[in-house]
Amino acid sequence: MSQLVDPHGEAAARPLRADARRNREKVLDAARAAFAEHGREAQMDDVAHRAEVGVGTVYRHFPTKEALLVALSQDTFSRIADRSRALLERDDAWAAFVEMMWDAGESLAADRALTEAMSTQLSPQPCPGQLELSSIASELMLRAQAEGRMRRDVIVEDIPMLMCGVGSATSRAHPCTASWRRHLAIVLDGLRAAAASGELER
Amino acid sequence: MSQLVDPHGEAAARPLRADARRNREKVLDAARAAFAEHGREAQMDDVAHRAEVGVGTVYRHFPTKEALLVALSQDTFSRIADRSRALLERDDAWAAFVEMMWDAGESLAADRALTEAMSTQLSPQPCPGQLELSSIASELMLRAQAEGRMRRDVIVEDIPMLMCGVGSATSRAHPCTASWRRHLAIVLDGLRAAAASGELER
Amino acid sequence: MSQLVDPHGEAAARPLRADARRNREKVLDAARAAFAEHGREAQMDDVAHRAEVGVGTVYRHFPTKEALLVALSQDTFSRIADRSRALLERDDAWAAFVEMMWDAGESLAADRALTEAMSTQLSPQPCPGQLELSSIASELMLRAQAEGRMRRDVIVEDIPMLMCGVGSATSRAHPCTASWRRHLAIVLDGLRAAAASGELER
Amino acid sequence: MSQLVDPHGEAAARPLRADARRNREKVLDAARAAFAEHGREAQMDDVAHRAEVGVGTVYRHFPTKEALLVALSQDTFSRIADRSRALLERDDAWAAFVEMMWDAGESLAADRALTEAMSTQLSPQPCPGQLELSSIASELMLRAQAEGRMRRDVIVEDIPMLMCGVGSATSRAHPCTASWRRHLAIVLDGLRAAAASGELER
DNA sequence: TATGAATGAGCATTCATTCAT
DNA sequence: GATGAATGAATGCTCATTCAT
Repeated sequence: MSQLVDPHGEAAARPLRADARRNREKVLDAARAAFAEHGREAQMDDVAHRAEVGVGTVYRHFPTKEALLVALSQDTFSRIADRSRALLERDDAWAAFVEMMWDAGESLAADRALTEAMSTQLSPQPCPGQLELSSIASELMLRAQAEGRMRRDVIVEDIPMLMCGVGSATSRAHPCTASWRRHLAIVLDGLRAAAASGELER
Repeated sequence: MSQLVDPHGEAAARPLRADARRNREKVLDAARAAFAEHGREAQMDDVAHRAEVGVGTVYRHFPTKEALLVALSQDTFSRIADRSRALLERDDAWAAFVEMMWDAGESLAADRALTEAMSTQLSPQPCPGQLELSSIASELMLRAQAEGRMRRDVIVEDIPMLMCGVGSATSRAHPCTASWRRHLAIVLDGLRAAAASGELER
Repeated sequence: MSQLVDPHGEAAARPLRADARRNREKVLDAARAAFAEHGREAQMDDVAHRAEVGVGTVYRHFPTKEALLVALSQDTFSRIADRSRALLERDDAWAAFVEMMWDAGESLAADRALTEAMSTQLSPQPCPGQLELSSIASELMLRAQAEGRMRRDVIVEDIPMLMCGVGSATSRAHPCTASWRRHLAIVLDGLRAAAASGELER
Repeated sequence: MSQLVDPHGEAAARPLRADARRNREKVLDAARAAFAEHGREAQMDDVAHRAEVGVGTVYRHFPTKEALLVALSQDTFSRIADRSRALLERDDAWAAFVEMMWDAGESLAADRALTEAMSTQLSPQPCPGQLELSSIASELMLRAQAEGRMRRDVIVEDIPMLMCGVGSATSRAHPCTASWRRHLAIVLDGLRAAAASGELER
């Protein structure tokens, strides 16, 4: 579930008043739309406008544009993590891993800013959602490698990097917005056990 | 060959005075450094400063920041194309293709702005360098596919997309700047004939 | 009546907050002073400074220097029109017309930018104030001509042209700033019925 | 005859080399065209370009844009004075005066910059051409007043002011560029002896 | 607490003038 | 002398952030 991080970083902030939470949600949605459309260039005024809220309100919830961007990506990671957790139950780890990648790709493709955020390494340290995502990916990868389906020379750290690349393919090629799917398909094929060519060892 | 475009777009302008050409080169180098470091955000004043030149000089050679960015990426594409031409002589097409990819990766990794340019499709229509690069890649791919080394379901258009992804992996991961090499290695393995899983057909 | 145009051109915008309106007025006054003194060359920073306001505030109210200039002249025309309306009640149309001209001259003399605006035909189409001014002048002229006091070969369109000339006499002659009065006096004498020499018919 | 003022203000400069004089003339012509079209806003580079000369050459002849503007208006005044001298021979002083005014109007109408120059009182002290023009006007006026054709309350100083007004009417009214003729006609009628209404005495 | 007006550092670009070739 | 490349101060405008209402 999308976690509610309070603006000042105190753990377990008092739960915002109902209307305040509603506003926070409106801002987050507006921000997602604005940043998805224009990337980091999107303007705070635009976010406020889309949220039908004054700029001041945006700043009440997020002290900085940067902070808003971070909150946004954290929120997205959390959502992906939420959906991915269930995949751990699957028997076929490789299939589960693949599904997780496609799901993440979908999110990335929908949100230009997220990719930018990932490639700029926005947050100094990974947020909870990212951490959970990592641990899920890690387990699935271990099992898929044990299954003999995934090559043994890839590591968890490779995954965000690869996804970041997939995401950046989105903005390109206006006509064929689905091009990221081709990208991911190729990457996944490159991750199969059969694909290992020793190149990675170099 | 790194092309000399005159500021007004006339083909084959009179060859700039020696010092002017030197300055143009200094500006281009400075711009490459500045944009590589800060991406499109880099400031014209910074470019001028690094080139040890007044802003006016930058503008004399490139009428617009945008134009400078375009010239820069065109120049880079031309350089890559220049180096790649020789690869057409090779017997082993797949090996030649792989080498071309590593070479391009190197350039991309060194220039953050180039990746941004590629993913934003800066120039409306591809520049000469891009076109030549495409045709070289196209021929190598055809031959590699005939050799049975490259999967048959990839097309030339996939290449810039994939490279763009590789490039975007560069900015990430401060400690391990070489991470793009892992990325490319995996992608290349995904492009082998053996890797084709039918996924791409979807 | 000095009209309140909202920054985005929507008719009848919500009435600005009290302080905002005060600021808008301060900006307008400052702009009038700055442009009166330096003409169109006056700088936005100077306007802001005189208004004791940040540049941003100036731009909040007027999206463009051009827009500010337009607003300014519209405002002035409105003021003149406001004062002139009453003249329609007068019995002596020629006297009323003359008074209107002196009043307009006074405004023109005080505002170098207004004259420049008139002679460059700043706004593509005349603003409401100009239109009303025209209709007032038109009626007074018709009646004055019927009275046999004004020559019959002048038309309304001549008036702004003549006033523009009078205005341009202002900047000249530092010592004798009142020289525009001599100019207008002569022009008015030239407009009398007695003055008609047939020259205009040429 | 258009007088040749040397760039550094020394009286009786050594007569420029033939090609230098030719260049000076080319620059002056180019400047007249450029300033006539764009007013003072015209750019030095444009002047140089029109003259088919480097900017450096422009600056060799005129140390400053301002100086070029001054030289230009001086040249124009000289030309008008040259043509007006002959009018002193006429018997009908009023007619001669009128003709002089129409001639000056023609020059003013053709040169937007000249009017601007006059209304900004460019040169601190009047140039030779202006002085001669003044003395010619002065004599014609005296005689016309003696003839009983011109009102007695106008003075020479009124003339440039009035002409400046006429000139400023030029830029206005795109369709009817000839509007300045109506302006001048009215002014001239206002200058007739019959027109004097005592208004000027105020 | 929400609002949106105010702020002003920051940035791209222009253009008169200088100076190396 | 002529050329035109170089210079850099100046200027219009933007936008993240603050603060009075």
